[in-house]
Amino acid sequence: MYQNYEYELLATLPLAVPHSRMPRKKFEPSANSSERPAVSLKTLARHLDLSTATVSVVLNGARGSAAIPQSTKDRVFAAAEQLKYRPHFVARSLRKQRTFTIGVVVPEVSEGYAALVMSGIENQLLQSGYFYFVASHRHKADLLRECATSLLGRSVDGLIAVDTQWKHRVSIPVVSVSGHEEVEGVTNILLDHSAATSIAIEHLVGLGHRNIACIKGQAFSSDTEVRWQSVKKACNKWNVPFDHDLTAQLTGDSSSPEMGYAATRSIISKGKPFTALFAFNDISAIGAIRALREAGLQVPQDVSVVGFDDILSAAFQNPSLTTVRQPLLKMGEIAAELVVRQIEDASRKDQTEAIVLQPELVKRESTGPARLKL
Amino acid sequence: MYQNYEYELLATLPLAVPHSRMPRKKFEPSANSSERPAVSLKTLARHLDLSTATVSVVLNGARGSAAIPQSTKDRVFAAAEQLKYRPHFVARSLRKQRTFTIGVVVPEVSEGYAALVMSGIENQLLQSGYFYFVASHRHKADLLRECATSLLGRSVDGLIAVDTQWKHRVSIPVVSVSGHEEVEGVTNILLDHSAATSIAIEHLVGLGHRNIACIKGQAFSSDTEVRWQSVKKACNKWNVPFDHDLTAQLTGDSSSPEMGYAATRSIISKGKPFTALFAFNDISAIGAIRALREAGLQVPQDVSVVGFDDILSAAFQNPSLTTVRQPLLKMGEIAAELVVRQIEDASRKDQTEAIVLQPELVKRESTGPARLKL
DNA sequence: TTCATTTACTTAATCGATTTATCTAGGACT
DNA sequence: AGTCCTAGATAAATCGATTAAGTAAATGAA
Repeated sequence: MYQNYEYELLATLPLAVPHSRMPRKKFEPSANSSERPAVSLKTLARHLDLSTATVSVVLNGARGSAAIPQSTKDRVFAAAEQLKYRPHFVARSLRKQRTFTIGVVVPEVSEGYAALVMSGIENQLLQSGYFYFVASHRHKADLLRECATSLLGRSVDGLIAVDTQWKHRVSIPVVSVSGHEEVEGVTNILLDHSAATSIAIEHLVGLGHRNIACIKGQAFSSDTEVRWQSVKKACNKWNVPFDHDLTAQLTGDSSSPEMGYAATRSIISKGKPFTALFAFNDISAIGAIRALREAGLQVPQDVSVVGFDDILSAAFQNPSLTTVRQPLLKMGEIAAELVVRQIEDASRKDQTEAIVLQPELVKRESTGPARLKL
Repeated sequence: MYQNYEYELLATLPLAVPHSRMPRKKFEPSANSSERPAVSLKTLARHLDLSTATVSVVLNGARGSAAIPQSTKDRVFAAAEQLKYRPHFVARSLRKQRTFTIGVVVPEVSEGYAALVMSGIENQLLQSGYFYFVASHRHKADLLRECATSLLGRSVDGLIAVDTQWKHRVSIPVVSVSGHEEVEGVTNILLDHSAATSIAIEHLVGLGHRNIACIKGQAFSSDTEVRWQSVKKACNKWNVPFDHDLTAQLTGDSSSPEMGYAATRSIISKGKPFTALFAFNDISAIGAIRALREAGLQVPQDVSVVGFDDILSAAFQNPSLTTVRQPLLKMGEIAAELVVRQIEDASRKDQTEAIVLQPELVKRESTGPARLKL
């Protein structure tokens, strides 16, 4: 298998002085054109006076390599190191019908949420010898379809969809991070939204808040609906009123705090008093804080704000953001691990399991005791 | 060439009812296993009673296709659409020795700076029919070497190094974003640091500031040295003293505001008065603001703070950050455009040009008129 | 009519591996 | 002596394209 080659190792080792064994090709002393011909299996085999078949079998430790004496194996390995043989990935991919490449579909790369998940994916994938292609669809259905077909056209071995409504049925493993569609053959990695909203509301209730405004996510976000239902349930559970006049939905298809700002202004304009605000995510919470400030409300003295996600910059806000942390890095890692496992163990392929992760409340400066002012 | 295939189009078109022409293979009516056999060129050719060579030539519009009558061409195109033929990317890559894939090397994906540049790279690359592999090295030299060899081992057609000291000489085009090493064959995309620091200092001086603290970047950042020299020059140009007691360097190898916080505290602890602070980047500026606050200094009333980069969250700070914007998205786009151009036009390959982009001062809330307090 | 040129293709090599089926030489066994 | 087995390889097919070189039939010019 792939791992046997120890790419890095081979490439990193100092070039040993060649054996005097069979110097049939004259040695070009450091060609001044930096183009070295990149030894192929054929070259290596010729150098060893063996067939490519033998060399391949030995290097891969394939079945059949048992029949080959250690002495020959040693010769092969030594020569591979000497000549710095590195198998041609594309050729191998063609033959094995495996590219060791995963397609990652995200709404937008330059966004805190996706960036963290991708970071987790990368950690895990590179470790398993895979690379990944990223394609972003900016919440457009047609772009998403394009992404999907291009990635499939590149023969990726698996797909990871991040915060994306994945509806296509494809013949390779698909793992979805925060996708809530139940599509056959798609493994979902989800947050326990019920727990997430519950700990947030519990925290606010514990601080004495009763009038809690809520911001609902954009329609395109895959978490929106589940979360909204959970918020209602959590309010119920903690026995606080769920007032529709204290809600607003994010609009527009960009994910800037602007949207949270607008939503919050619309809530404020209704004139109903509230002492806390639970935003759909950190980005909108940031916008919300700005809107509150402009309305002359201090955070957290007058209004406590709770975000969601715990993106990197949540901790850097002033005031720093109390938020429900999603283990985004971990979610990415798990997603990567699962696709790879499904790829390499064909029996798991049609397993549509769902992995549910637990959130964590991160208490920072944006929440404090209730103190009704309005 | 690649573009002729119109991947998306073919895949998106509704499957027309097949011609009655030569139904030599019995038609399998929607196999219940969702695995369709994925038509290959061979299948298509057989279906058309032509050789693969002819079909390939027609579809690629290669030279030699002139000799083929329009009627045949039409037949070929029609069949390709009908059978939804999509060329096998891996096979083609092997034959053409081109993967239409770029390797992107960044310090860290989940960081504002790299994320924006990557976003720009993606915009441009996908448009040109390329995909990209990302590999991050976390500022470790050995990881960087590993990245490089793995990417090369994947036969990428070109490389883009972002904020990375690229020292390797490789046989494919390399474009470096904010790399300041002059390596042969590497095209540099740079910011005009002289202009950047000058407008920042000018802005502060214009607001009446004379005692300006400065935070220097980490040693590993490729911009650190150039910027530091430019800062000194700018101070000279605008005739403000450059006081070593009002400087500190970021340490540690993470890029969190923590580092800016520590640096600022160290400056404050020296007890010298200052009314403005010019941070190495937005992240450290955010940490700086926190340190100032804790020391009882209001931003911008007591101390004005200028950041650098204009990452997405700079605008979302409270107070929002005045900063020197690097056109990061554009830098990514240019980088992508340049690699692709160098790949496709071999004559440009050894052109080591440097592209210098102009910064822009974004005035927000973190700067204001000087008012000495200490 | 005949040779040269087009036209409309096809054959076969190639890219760089993997893998199945096959081959050979030598020793053991009957 | 003949047969079988096995160790130690190898030849050849294959993955799915691209492309140089070749070929047969039709056409055109001399």
